[in-house]
Parts: sequence; structure tokens; C-alpha cells
Amino acid sequence: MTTNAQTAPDRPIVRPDLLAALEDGGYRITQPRLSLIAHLEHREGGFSADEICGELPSIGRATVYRTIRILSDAGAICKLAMPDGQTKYSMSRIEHHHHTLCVQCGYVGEFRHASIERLLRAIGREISGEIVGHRIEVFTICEDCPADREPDLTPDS
Amino acid sequence: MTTNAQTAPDRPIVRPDLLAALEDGGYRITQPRLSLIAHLEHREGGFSADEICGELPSIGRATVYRTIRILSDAGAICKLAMPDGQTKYSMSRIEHHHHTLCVQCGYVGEFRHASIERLLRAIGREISGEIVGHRIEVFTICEDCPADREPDLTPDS
DNA sequence: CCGTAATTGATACTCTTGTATCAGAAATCA
DNA sequence: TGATTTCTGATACAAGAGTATCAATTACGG
Repeated sequence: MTTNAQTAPDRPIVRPDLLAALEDGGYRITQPRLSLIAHLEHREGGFSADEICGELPSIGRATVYRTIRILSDAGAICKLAMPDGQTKYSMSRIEHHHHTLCVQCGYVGEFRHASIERLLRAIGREISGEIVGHRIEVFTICEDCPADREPDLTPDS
Repeated sequence: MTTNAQTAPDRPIVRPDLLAALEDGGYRITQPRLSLIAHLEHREGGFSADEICGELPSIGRATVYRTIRILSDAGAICKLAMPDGQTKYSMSRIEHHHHTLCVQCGYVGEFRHASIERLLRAIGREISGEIVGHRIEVFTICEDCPADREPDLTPDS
């Protein structure tokens, strides 16, 4: 089961920009990478590398980490820090965005807001040194989560 | 050598609010805690727990971590994540603030900006779920750092 | 179709950040 | 001061997140 239309190595169909992330980096298009990308592409919310290992047990841990790194370097996924220090990733769906992180279920959402760029320019005028990046994360309790538990938060920064 | 002006156990003089962080939590005022607080109080920029261990070798690792945690819980110091994932802490000097992190030297600064609250309210109207916190960090190359090196940045969020 | 070079997966390892344990020391209370 | 309780420091341990190694496999260019 390896050749022809029926037996074409069953490459999942993935977003072209994600494939491009591999090709542009000079990486080969391999089965594990395709499965992983296809899986991530349809995954809601944020994910940790270990979660993905659990969800795709046929793909080795090292490959999961390697591929996440490739996609992360290409900007196709974002690396996030949960308030408790855990690392999560999320697929980038909109271009320049920030994240909402549900402190209870770990759900990661994306949002844009026009005034953020303006705000950053204003901040730039008030601090010394050159701004080379920023991180704006909004911690939430998402609609699907019961709001009764004590949220696990570090102090705002 | 326990009483009177000359022989008073040489308690460093520390900011009263930092002492209060101990007292209010029902913690004893001990020599190691005082030395640590006095040290942190005069320290510029951000610091990691291990750095402090190196700077105060007479204080045990566990005590450094324990005290940092007490101060952190009391809101006297903030726990921060550098873009590369390292954990840093910084003394809070102004009340509700955000941080600038130099991606080269690790320098941590604080700033406030009036429009941030307004921005957050606006964001709250656009996303689902309830906002329970936020993190706004501005990555910089600070004035004292050569700006030629490649900054070590994760993609903006 | 074949040879070469990249990739994979299993696993061991590393590094960071922190917690658990516990005997001895210090602080507080009466 | 003495008793009691907390704290300390040394050290071992642990979890998380990721990298190194390497033989076997796979993809790709010709």
C-alpha cells in the first residue's frame, strides 16, 4: 500500500502556509510532520508539547518537539507562558495578534486591537531604551468554565 | 550581645512595607530574611533566584526560594518570564505597573501608563469570558546594551 | 530505481526551577 | 530564662521542558 491514486501515501491536506513553513526552511515534507501539522491545524485552544505527544502516540517525542520548534521559528505557532509557568503553544490564525488565556481550562484565544500599536508607541516615548517586542496576555475565565474556582494567577505585570 | 544600641543584632534597615510583608503573613523576622530583603531592596533590575543564591552564599538555597515566595505572595516582588523562558523576579517599587525587560542584559524596569486600563476595558468588550488578569511586558534593548546583537525574542503575543 | 542525506523514534540526558526532609539553630512567648 | 515553635541550611528529590545520541528508516534528486 504505497503507490497510485488509492494508495498514494495518505498525505493529510494541510494549510499551504504551514507546508510553506517547512519548505521555506529547507525541511523535508515527511509523514510525521504532515500528521502533526494536520492535527494541530484542527486543534482548538492552546496545547503543550506533551499533550500532543499523548494525542499522537505514533509520533516520537523528539519529533513533536522538533516540529513545534520549526513551526514556532516560522511564526506559524506561538509559544506562550501560562500564569502558573506552564508552556503552551497555539496556532496563529490571525496575523498580528495577542492572546487570551483561560486560567482554568488553558483555552487560548486570539484577539487584535487597534489601539495596542498606539499604546506601544506612547510607552516607547516614556521609557528608555529601544522597544524590540512586547507580550500582551489577557487572562480570562472563559465562558465554558465555572467561575467559582480560585483563579491561579501571578500578580499582574 | 543581644540588647542595647551597640550590640543590637545588626538588623539591616529595610523598607517597612517589606517587613510588613513578613509580619502580615505571620512570619518571623529572622536574620536571613532581613539580609535577603535588604539585598533585594538595593538591587537594580531583575534577578533570578539562583543569582541571589550566588550573591548571598551564606543564605541557603531553600531559604532564598522560600523568602522570595513569601515576598511574591505578598505582592512585594513580581515574578516574570523572560522571552527565552527564564524566570526573573523584580522588586515592586510603584503600585500598579508593568515591566520592561531588556532581552540582552535582563534588566527589568517598571512603568505605568494611564491608557492601559482603558485598553483592557475595551478588550473586555470584544472577547468572550471574564478578564481576571493581564500581563503586559515590553521587551527592550536598554540604553546600556549594545544594540547590535540579535535579540532573543519569541514572537509577539 | 538508487544513493545520499535528512529524518525518525527510543531513550537517556540536561538544565532550570523549585519542593521535601530533617536535624540543628534561632526567635518568640510566658 | 526556659520551653516551644518556627526557621535554617544542606541535600536529596521532583517535575517540566527540551536536547543529544544514534541506528534504522524515509524522502528526494538524478
